Amino acid sequence: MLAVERKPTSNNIRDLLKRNALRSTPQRVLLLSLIQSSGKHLDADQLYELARRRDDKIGRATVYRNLKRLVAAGVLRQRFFEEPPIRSYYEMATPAEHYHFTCLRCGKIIEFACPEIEEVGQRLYHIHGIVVSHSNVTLSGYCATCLREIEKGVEDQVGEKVISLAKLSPGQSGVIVYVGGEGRLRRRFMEMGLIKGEKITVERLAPLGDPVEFLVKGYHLSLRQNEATLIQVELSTL
Amino acid sequence: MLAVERKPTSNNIRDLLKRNALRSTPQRVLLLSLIQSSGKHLDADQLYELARRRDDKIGRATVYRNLKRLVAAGVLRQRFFEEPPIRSYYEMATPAEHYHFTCLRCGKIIEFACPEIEEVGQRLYHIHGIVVSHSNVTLSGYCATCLREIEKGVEDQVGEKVISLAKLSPGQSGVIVYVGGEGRLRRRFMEMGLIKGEKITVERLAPLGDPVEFLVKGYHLSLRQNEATLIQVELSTL
DNA sequence: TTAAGTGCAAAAGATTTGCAGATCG
DNA sequence: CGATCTGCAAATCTTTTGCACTTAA
Repeated sequence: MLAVERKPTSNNIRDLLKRNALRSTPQRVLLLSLIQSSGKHLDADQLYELARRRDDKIGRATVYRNLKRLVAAGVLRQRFFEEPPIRSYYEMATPAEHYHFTCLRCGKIIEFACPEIEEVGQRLYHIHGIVVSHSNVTLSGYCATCLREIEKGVEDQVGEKVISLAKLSPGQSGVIVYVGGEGRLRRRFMEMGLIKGEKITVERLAPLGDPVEFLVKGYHLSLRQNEATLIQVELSTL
Repeated sequence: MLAVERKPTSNNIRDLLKRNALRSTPQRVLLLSLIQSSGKHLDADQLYELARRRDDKIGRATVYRNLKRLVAAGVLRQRFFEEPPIRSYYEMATPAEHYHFTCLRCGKIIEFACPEIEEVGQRLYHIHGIVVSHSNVTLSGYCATCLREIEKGVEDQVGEKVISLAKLSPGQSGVIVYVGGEGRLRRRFMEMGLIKGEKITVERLAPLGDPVEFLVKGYHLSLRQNEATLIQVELSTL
């Protein structure tokens, strides 16, 4: 039988600290193990509370100081999500750069890669002589689950069959019963005349269902499928 | 002679408020005119201080409350830059989406468009069923001016002719005297062996000077030109 | 042994809230 | 006039700092 590593995580963390020329104290090991094992994005206060359960002597200042130092050393990464409460959250610094989507309704966080951002850096360099060394991309909107629930919720309120504009087939008509989205996107919907009570007819879908072309108030308009998902329509039966 | 508008800005702002179903109070008009005319990104406290110069009775709470309400109404946009001090800054909500680059050295902010982000939204929709309604892209690094000054600064310290790796010609060699960049990028430089004192030879440049291919410790490596800008080299005279 | 890290308490910031009085529409 | 907004002060909440004590290397 092979030697079993008793505290693999703890040892790995001690190594990680040493590699980064940081003293390995029980408090640091504890913090890192909490972050590493949680898999979630935790803020300083949540980490303090979690840490206290394992070490009731640990001080807030220690948590804050260490988070700061670990970020400075590149062991941790500090992230900012703009949805209230606006705080910073911490995650292990992984070699592969990734960014975050947060659901405005349930708060779920989904990580994704965004290689396109490299091109933006290149463009900025060529245009402005700027060198980009840090990038942050944070998107927000609605996750698939919440979209379904929004649809359901609108349906319950209206008392009729409600479906998202993205799911209508060409030729189908309906009345807009709910316009989702936030800020800019919502404004754009308004400017396009996508307002509650308006009649809407889908004209055609591009190959992948993207974009969706439709008719509102006599205007031929089109939306990307993901945008169309935010418009809830009550189907008209001919 | 045409009637001269005496307070065009003020009237426009009152209109803007009315259009958004917000009462137009002197405090709101003042805040918006400060933001509109400054052209900079100001945080709540800076706005409070500026506002006090024109209305010494205005209260902090009024500033905070109004910023919040104006953001909620879509009149203002709240931005977050991750370089300390970490605060939120306010700007007028413009119809065209744009993002920000901040210089880590001088704090300058450069705005840019990033149409690529639309594609990311599409991808997330197709992969995860997510609908993106807000996006935030914040980049940071060094502006052209600061890059020149860094180069100059290193030169003064080293006392020799210093040039950025991006500016070397094929065949030229030198010794690395300074490695810039932050966090991830800096680590990547280290992993590549781009360390102070190391000898480096440029092998060739791609058509646009991008990427730069070079030789360090016998390894053939390449960097994008913007990345290469962060490495300062002291030229070896043959 | 000693530089660095820790806990505690106090300080410093940033933002919010309760409330009486003022103001917009 | 009534709902909304304002100014003020106090309250909250997050983060930092000073200092005496402890600990990792």
